[in-house]
Amino acid sequence: MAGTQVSDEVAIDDIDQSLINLLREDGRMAFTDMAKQLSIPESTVRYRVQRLLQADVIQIHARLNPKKFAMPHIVTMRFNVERSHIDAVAEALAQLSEVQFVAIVTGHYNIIMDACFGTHEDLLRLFETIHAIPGIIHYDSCTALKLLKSEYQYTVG
Amino acid sequence: MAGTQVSDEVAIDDIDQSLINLLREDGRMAFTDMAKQLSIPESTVRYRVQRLLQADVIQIHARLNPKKFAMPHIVTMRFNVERSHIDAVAEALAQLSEVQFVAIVTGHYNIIMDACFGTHEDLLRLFETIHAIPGIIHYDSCTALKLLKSEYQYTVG
DNA sequence: GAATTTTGCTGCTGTTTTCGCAAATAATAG
DNA sequence: CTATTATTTGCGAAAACAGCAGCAAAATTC
Repeated sequence: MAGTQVSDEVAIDDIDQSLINLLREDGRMAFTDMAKQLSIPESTVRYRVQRLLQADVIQIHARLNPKKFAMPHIVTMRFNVERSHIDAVAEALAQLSEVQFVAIVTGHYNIIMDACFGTHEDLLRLFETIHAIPGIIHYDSCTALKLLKSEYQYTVG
Repeated sequence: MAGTQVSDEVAIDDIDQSLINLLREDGRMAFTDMAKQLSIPESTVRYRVQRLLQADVIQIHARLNPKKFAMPHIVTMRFNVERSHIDAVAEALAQLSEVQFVAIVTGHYNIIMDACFGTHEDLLRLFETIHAIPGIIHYDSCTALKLLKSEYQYTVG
């Protein structure tokens, strides 16, 4: 799992970009709609979109609006890790299912992580799991009290 | 815009939950498919999904896989803000289009924020915008060197 | 540089899906 | 209990889709 960074990059041309932008607004837009808007045949749209999906350049799925729920608990943690363990720790964290975001970063802390879960028991379990990962020198965590925005929609172009 | 937290919550029953879970795996799944899987009529599925979308409980859209690109620059910032300005600053940050995530949190810092952009000029502009927001006492930022995971898929149930 | 394979694009056709409507049913309020 | 509103459901017309096949361009092989 996880690992190789900006490895398998893909060439995205203007058409792909337009398709992506349309699908970013409405993931269920009909192929024929997109075709009309871009003045290209529907079969081409279908071919391109399928290719983008297959190559895992995009995924199309429903996202829950966390504001419409008893908000799940969201926690951010920052880790200071022994240099030689950075990758291993980051990968270990990334494999935990409650973990939503992991990155290796500049600065005093080496790794940042966001996680979200339903109950405090889950959080406790998360801490226990983290304590079992070797190489972590120090970490701190803080809990979200109010979520203002949570999009995580990377743009292209 | 923004603001009222866990305000307008919505009641989600088992059917909604099943539909959401199906759409989380494949946002383009046909209504008839879901109907078959749940053994309910297609028109009901359609009614429910439309309602979920309209009530903004879910959104369906394409997400770019950042690993397949020249990764956009990702920056995390933490802000220490005058108590009376916390909400205002958070809302101001949330309105910036490059900003992906904003939350008010426990701990020494009051607000955390993630943003992502294509070029360093964009980052510079972001900093200028931030400097113009009143109430910020102190902040620090760090840049992602390697992105391990970025899901932000909140689960239900 | 010719032949062959791969890759990408497009039109076509039968099949499936969606859509729009309206009746039936259930839930809620007065 | 009745009026009102919300939800479910079936049905037929219209639209969208899947799959294939044909073609052209690009890449690869010989």
